[in-house]
Amino acid sequence: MPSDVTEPVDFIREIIRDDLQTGRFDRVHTRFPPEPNAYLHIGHAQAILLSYGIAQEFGGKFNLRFDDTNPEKESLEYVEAIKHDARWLGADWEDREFYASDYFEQLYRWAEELIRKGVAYVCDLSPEELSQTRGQPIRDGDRVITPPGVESPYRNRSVEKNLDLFRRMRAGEFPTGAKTLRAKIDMAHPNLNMRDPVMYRILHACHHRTGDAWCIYPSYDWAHGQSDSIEGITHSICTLEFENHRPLYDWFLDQLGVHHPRQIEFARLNLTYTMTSKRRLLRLVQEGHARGLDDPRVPTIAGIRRRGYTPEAIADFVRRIGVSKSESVREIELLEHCLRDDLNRRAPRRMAVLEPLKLVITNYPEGKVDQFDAVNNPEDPAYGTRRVPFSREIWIEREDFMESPVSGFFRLAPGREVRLRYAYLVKCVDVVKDGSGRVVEVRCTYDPVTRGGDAPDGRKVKATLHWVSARHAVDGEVRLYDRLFTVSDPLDVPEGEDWIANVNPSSLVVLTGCKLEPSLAEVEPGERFQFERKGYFCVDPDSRPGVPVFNRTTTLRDTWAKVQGRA
RNA sequence: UAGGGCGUAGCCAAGCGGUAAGGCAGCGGCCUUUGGAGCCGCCAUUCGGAGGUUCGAAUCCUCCCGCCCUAGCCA
Repeated sequence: MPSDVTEPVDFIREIIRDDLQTGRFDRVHTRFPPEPNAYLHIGHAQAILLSYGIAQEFGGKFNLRFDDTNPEKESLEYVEAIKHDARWLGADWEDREFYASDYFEQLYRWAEELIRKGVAYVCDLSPEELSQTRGQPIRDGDRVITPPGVESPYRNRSVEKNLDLFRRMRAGEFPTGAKTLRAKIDMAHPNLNMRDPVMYRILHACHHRTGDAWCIYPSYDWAHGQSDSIEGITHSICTLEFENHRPLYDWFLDQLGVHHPRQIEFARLNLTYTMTSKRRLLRLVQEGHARGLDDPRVPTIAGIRRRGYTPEAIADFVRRIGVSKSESVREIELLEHCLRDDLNRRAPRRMAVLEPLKLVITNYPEGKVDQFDAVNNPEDPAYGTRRVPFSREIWIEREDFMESPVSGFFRLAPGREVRLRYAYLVKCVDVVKDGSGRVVEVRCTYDPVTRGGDAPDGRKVKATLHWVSARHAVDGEVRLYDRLFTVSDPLDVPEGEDWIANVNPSSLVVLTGCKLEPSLAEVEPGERFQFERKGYFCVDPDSRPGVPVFNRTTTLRDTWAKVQGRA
């Protein structure tokens, strides 16, 4: 992380600093509370790193807590995946891995307490009835009116009756959905969340942690704030949509008279060319636009990791975007900038020819092999050098040769001299074509005195090409990824049309028979490299011995491509 | 409609009554054995709009406009 940038002081850190100063809290304890019902995505990364980072900065603690209050949607598989991803991102919750389900008994006792206080009651209304009596908006001509809610006929049952019914709910005497426990607050409250919200519902379902111990489950609203309280959380950082719920959480905590964390809401992360909705991601996979939820094009943490992104780049990105309450869409270019910034400093360089074209050096002795020292990372001498073999026949990138060069193209062309990186200056003297007129071989002469790449007479060339010796090359597969969508807002479609139309048909191009320098023969999944002049690449788990598979993480900034794009 | 929230450059974002930071993107140039990296320069007379207070307003007040959230026994 660049040390020349001072840490941003956002409104959240300001509030916390204030709380510490005024004595509202004398310590900082945050948490990340995912529901184990999906994989983490880039948006979660910000939430985790924000809460974890704040705990670190203030010398406090950070918890991981699974809000597992809905057994129908949650599973152990997601728990494990989330832990893995959160750890990969760099978060450390030490031994503080918690579950809302750990608190079911306590939550139950507190519910009875509220019943005894006369501020909670068992209600027999059906979901439809409940929704109608909560005060649904009514259209009145061209206006819409939100009427006050209607009190449930069961609202004034006695404490004894409520206690008895609630205990029988727990005992399993009633079918799923038959009754709820509701907080008795105010059916006319302008905040709909305060209109006697549901605290418990009956759900005869097996929970991934508590099994069949329960058939009533706390609602998120009832479980969440108390879970934070139990854990001694001081600052509950969450996204904007929970702002409306804060008064309810406050109400529960005050009724119970327990430790009262402060909730602070921020705007969730949105990224251009990206969507994170679980439902839509699943559809992309089901319809074959992505190969799985860990496809390198998908913005899940698993996908991003497989693509070759580094946790450091993500952390840098999160730090740079900061936090605010205004809903915004970040440009993916900033994330890519952070990625390149990190990879440029850390990725070892290699030469790889993705779309090979044979180049024969006619005056180079058959059978002779030169060895050149190549720099592993010009940004850091500590990476050292490696030997790269050179011989009479080499592969160069097909796009580095043009038989009739357009203006602005200064790579190889008939009669032109270019440098082969670390090797020699070569001049194109002939072109060999097949029957259809396609160039299949370029013939050059080399200048032996330019060994290493510099001409003693001081003459300059305008281009340096990467290359791989043909007889030493390793064959590999390279998967070229591009944005999954062709437009910055994937959901922006004409009225009545399907957003699937925005999927980029060429978001994946698979190249086989790529020619890699010999040092790339033995690589481990997850290893990252810069292929000089082509971009950053990461070894995919699909690699097999002798046949490495690389994912293109991102291209290098390419001014030539930009010039071409303008033409 | 009610309640809650948000409007500063193409995208973000600092700013907290004293005269618009910074990043990304873009555009020029330098340098270069990666058309990479790096370096230099340019990029808001104005802060959603209109009034008002003030010597002075993006900052304070009033009104207006726009966008988002909630109206699950999801989280």
